[in-house]
Amino acid sequence: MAVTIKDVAREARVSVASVSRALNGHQNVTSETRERILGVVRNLRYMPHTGARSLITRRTQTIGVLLPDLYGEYFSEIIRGIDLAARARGLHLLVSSSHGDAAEASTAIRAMRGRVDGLLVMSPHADADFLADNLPDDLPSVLLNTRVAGHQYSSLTVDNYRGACAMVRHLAGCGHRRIAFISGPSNNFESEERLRGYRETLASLVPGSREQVLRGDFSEESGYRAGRLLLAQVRRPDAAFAANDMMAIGCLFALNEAGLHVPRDIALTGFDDIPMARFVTPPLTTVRVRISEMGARALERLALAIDSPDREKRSAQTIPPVLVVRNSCGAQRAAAHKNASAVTTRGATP
Amino acid sequence: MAVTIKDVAREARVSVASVSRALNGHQNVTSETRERILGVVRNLRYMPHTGARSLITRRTQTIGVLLPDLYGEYFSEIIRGIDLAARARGLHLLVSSSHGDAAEASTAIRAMRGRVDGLLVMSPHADADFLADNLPDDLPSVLLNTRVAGHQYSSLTVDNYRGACAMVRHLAGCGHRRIAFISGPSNNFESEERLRGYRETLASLVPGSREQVLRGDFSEESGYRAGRLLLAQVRRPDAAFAANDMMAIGCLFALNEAGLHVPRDIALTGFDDIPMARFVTPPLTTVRVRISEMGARALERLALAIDSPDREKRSAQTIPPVLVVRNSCGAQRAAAHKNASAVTTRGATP
DNA sequence: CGCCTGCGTGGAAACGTTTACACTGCCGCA
DNA sequence: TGCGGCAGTGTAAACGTTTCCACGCAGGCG
Repeated sequence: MAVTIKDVAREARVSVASVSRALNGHQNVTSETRERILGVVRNLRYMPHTGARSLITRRTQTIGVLLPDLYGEYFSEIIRGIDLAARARGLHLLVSSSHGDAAEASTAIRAMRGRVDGLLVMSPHADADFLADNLPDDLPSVLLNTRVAGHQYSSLTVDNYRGACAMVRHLAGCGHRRIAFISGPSNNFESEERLRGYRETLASLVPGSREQVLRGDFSEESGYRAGRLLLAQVRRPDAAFAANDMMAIGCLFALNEAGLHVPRDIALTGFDDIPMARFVTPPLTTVRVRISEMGARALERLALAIDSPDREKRSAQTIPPVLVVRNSCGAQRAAAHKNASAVTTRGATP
Repeated sequence: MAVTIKDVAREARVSVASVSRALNGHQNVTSETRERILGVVRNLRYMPHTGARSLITRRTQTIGVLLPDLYGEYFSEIIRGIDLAARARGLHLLVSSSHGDAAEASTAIRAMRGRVDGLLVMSPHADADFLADNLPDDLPSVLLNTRVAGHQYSSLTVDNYRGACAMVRHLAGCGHRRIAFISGPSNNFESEERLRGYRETLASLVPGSREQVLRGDFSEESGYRAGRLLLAQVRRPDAAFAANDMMAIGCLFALNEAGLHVPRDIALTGFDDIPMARFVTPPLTTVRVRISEMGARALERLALAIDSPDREKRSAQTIPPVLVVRNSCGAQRAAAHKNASAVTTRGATP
C-alpha cells in the first residue's frame, strides 16, 4: 500500500491539513512543524497523489495532445516543439494518436476528460461536425492544421495553399513546364490545400499546361510507387512536386533506382522541410514549415488560454511557410554545404 | 461547470449508482433504465471524469514514459513503438523528457504518482542510487537501456557491447586497420558500452593497432566536428565508427564538404539504424537496434507486470543487435536498392 | 399463506487530496 | 484586567467516481 498524506500526518503528529500546508509552501505553519513534517516525508518517501490533488484543485498541469499518427519525422518534430514549450511551463503531456480513425480520436478525447487542462488537437481529416460532437466546450483547445469553420475554435494553420503556390511558381521559374504532383491522402485538409495551390498556380502560370496528379498518402512507400509510375510514362514530366518530403524521398529512391539523376533528368521537390530533407542526395528543395516551432507556438497559445480563460480570444492564426531552395530542383549549381542552404521567401509572404 | 454523474442521475431520475452501473455495462440494471440513462448521457454530452474514476479504481490506464530527450529519430522511433503497443492494449501515454538532468527526471517521476499504472524509464545516465531514490517501489517499472545493478528491476537492454564488437570485426574484415571511434556523451551507459566493444575488439583483432577516440555527444553537430578533426590529421584513419547514426551523418557531411568520398577515401559506419541511415548517400552501414520494436517490447513487459503484479518476475533481458551492411563501409559493390540492403548477423548472436 | 430467493435500485462510504472555517492560546493594548 | 486580533493548528466538506451493503418487491415453492 502506498503511503498517503494521512500516514505522514500520523507519523508527524499533526493533522493532514498541516502536512498539506507544509508541502505546498503555505506560510501559516511554524518552521518547527514544517521541518518535522518534511523530515517524515523524506523518511516515508511520501509522494503526493497528483490524481487526487487535481480532483480538488481542478488543475492537472497536463496537456492532452491528439495527433493523427506518431510515425516519421514530421510528428516527431511536432511533439518535440510541444514538449519544449511544455517543459518551460512545467506542463506534462498526455499523447494520443488516432491513426486517422475518427472513432478512435473520439474515444481518445473522451479519455482525456479530467486528466488534462487543455487539448491540442491535430486532426487534418476532422470536419466541423466531428469537432462539435467531440470537443468538450469547457476545455480550452487549440486546433493544429485542422479544417475549421470559422472563429469558433482557436487554431493554428500552416498556409499550405500559399506554400504550394510558391513552389509551383519556383519550378515554373526554373523553366519546368510539365510539373507533376504527388498528392497526400484524400480527405486530408493539408493535402487538399497543397493540391489546390498546385492546381491553381499551374493553371495561371503555365497556360495550356495539363496537371498531372499521382495519388499518394504521405508515406515514403507511396512516393516510391508514384516514382515508378512516373518512370513508366512515355513522356515524363520534367518536374515532380510531392505534397510532403517523405513522398519526395520515396520518389527519389525510385528515380535513382532507375538510373535517373535528380535534378538533371527530372526536378523533384517536397513539402515540410523535415530534418531529413537536408541529408538526402541531392538535398531537397522544399517548403519549410518550422514544424517544432509550430508545435511550441500551439502550446503557448493553449497555455495562455488556460491561464486566463476569461479573455481567451478564439482566433485562427495562419503561419506562412517559406520556400527553401536546395539542389533537387536544379536551380542551384553550387554544392550544398551544411547550414548554408539558400532560403528564398519568394511569394511565400505576399 | 462540467456535467457530472449527479446531473445525469437527477435528469434520469435514478441514483448515481445506477448511472455508474449503466455506463460500465454491469448486468444488474433493466434495459429500460439503461436506455433512459444512456439517453440522458447523450443529451447532456456527459463524459466521465477519468481522474475521479481512477482515484477509486486505482487504475489509470496510463503508462508514464520518461525519456532523456525527444529530439531526433531515435526517440521518435521509441515512442512510436511504445504507442503502438499501448494502443493495442488501450493504454494512454504520459511522456516526459528529462534532458539528461537528474533533478528533472526525479520531479518528472514524482509528478507521475497517481496518474500512471506503470513506468517506462529510459535513463542511460542514471545509476543505481538514483533509481533507488526515485523509483517508487510500489509502481511497476521497466528500465530501458539503463545501467542496472542486477535483478532488482525489470529491464530491457540492447547489447551495445556486442554490437560494437561486430562492427569493428566487420571493419577489420574489410581490411581496415586504422579505425577511429566517435564516442557518445560521457557517463552514458550506452555510449560506454559501445566504446568498450570498440576498444576490446580493436585490441584483440588488430594487434599493435592504436585506438583513436573522438569525443562526441550523439548529436549530428558533434559528428560534424569529429569529421573536421579527422580531416585535420596528418595520417587519417581508413575507417571511422560513430557511436550512433546521427553522428555518422554529421561526420559524412564534413567529409563530403572536404571533397572526400565515402567509402572510397574513408569508411564510415554508425549505430542504431535509424530510418535516415538508409537515405543518406552512401547508405550507412550500421548496427540495427529495431528501435520501435524495443519500445513496444518494453511496454508489453510493463503491461504484463501491471496485469499480474503477483507473478512479476523482475528480470534483465538483453536484445542482440544485428550488423547491417550497406555501402558506407566499402564492403559492398552493388548499388543499394530499396529494402534490399544486405543484413548480416556476423557475430551479433554468438 | 408465509417464507425464501433474487433482482433492481438507492444510500453512503471510500479513494487522497485541498481548503474554508472553527478553535485555541498568546500577545499587546486600552 | 479584559478584550481583540492573530498565528498556528485541527475538523470536515468537497472534488467525481465506484462499489459494498441494505432495502423493497415480485415470484416461486412448500
